[in-house]
Amino acid sequence: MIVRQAANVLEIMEFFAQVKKPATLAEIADHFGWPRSSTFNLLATLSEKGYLYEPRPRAGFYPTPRWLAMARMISEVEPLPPWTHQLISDLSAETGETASIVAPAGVMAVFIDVVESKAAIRYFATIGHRVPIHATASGRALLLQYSQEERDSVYRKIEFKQYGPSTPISIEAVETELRNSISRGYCQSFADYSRDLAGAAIPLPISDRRLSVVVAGPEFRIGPKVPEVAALIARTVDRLRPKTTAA
Amino acid sequence: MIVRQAANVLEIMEFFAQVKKPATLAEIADHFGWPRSSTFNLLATLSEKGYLYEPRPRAGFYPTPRWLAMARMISEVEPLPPWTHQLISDLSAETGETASIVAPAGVMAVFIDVVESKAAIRYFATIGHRVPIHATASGRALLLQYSQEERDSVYRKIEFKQYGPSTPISIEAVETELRNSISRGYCQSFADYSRDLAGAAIPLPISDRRLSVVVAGPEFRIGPKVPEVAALIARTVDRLRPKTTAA
DNA sequence: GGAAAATGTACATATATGTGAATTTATCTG
DNA sequence: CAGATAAATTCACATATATGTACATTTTCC
Repeated sequence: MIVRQAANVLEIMEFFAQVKKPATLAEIADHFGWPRSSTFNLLATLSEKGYLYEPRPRAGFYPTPRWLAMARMISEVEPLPPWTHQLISDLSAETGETASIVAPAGVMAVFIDVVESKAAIRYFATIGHRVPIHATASGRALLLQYSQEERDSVYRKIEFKQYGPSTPISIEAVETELRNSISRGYCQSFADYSRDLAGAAIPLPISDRRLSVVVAGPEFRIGPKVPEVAALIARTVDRLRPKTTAA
Repeated sequence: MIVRQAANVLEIMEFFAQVKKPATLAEIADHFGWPRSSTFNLLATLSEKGYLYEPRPRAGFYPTPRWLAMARMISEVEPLPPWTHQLISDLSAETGETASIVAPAGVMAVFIDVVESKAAIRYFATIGHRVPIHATASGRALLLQYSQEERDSVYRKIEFKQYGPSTPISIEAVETELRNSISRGYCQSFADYSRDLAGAAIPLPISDRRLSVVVAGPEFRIGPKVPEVAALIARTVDRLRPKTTAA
């Protein structure tokens, strides 16, 4: 069950991240199609907690820097080492596609860092974006780092759906694809989950964290180049990853 | 009316900002005294929206960097000029007390930047902290920047409460205190709102924003020095504020 | 290796909560 | 400066929603 008012808080935050200016109660209510009274309650709650204020009289609400202060405190723990951002930055620059660092979240894989392609037609992903762990190159690069028991535990929770023609729709299909990935030396996906999207990924274990790097873009553009993109990813990781032990 | 589940989202965020490590459903539920089932729904909602993930299998949830990404987008708009942080940083260093930048939010004043005193006994304030605009030095330094009509509009919404012995409990009392502040050259408060707390504040208009700076601490320590602290604030603002026009 | 304890998940139901309509307050407009 | 229009608040009630209970799964400990 989705908790509506919890989701609404996030919606409001994203709304402000997008419009980047104060908004009045009426504007917010209209934007989301929420009743004024409900919007009033929600804004009052956020204000009371110190997350919204009114920068100028009658010019509406805007988030306080408390969001930032909290987010900083949360993110200063186990930050990704700086070279991982360099990694996807370089990969995106060299391939012209979107590159990301991905982490597990149950049956899903979450994008925890993203450098977007600058192309007009591109894979549009943001930090926090989630995709099925079994039906994507990035996700399978995570699964490769699991033990058989851990994978089985994940499989039990997966709802296998035919997202595209090549989506693996059974445990055996996923396991086969994982075996192929190992012999191939990298993970790939051709519209397994998102239409027209292809990508290459490799596992990226960092200390005891199980991450992966992925480069993805429109099938017609990246498709034929997937093997070389995969090789490029591997080379770039080799170049940037600190050599001293497993850092 | 307070929207409980909206507040809970903020509570969870603050919980993670504090403990700074992943937490399982059970831990979170126990910490807040929430039912497991409700906690489950809330965590599922936050995960689905891309704000929580599971860094390690079975090690619980932690916020994704999406919080930070959003907070950054929100805060890159009209950031405070860097010299204001320098200002409160210097003030806190020189006085040994907590210094803050404050902005209006209806009948309240919100702390939008804070440098805390390092003393064991100190004014504990965080970004987002709110105090009544009429019963605090920082708040009155904001009110001084309002027109009479704007102030009247605020007064109508204030619930006058006797927070302490010297709290102004009528419009006239507030207006009198404002007049005194003008002739005195700064705003002050001696436990008007918080017990044992005293402070000095002055208005800090920046472009068209109405802000104030305040230095506050325990009455026994800062009380006798309020006039000199106020003078120090004024001098420091003069020193740091860019001279070119009204920046 | 097997039983017990802890944790995570699903669902029906009573109740806390969101909302429509009414009221008050602010802002335009001629 | 009225009178009109729009926005912000309040409040009582019906309903969407949080939770108690039951079940499944995983982990711990002997």
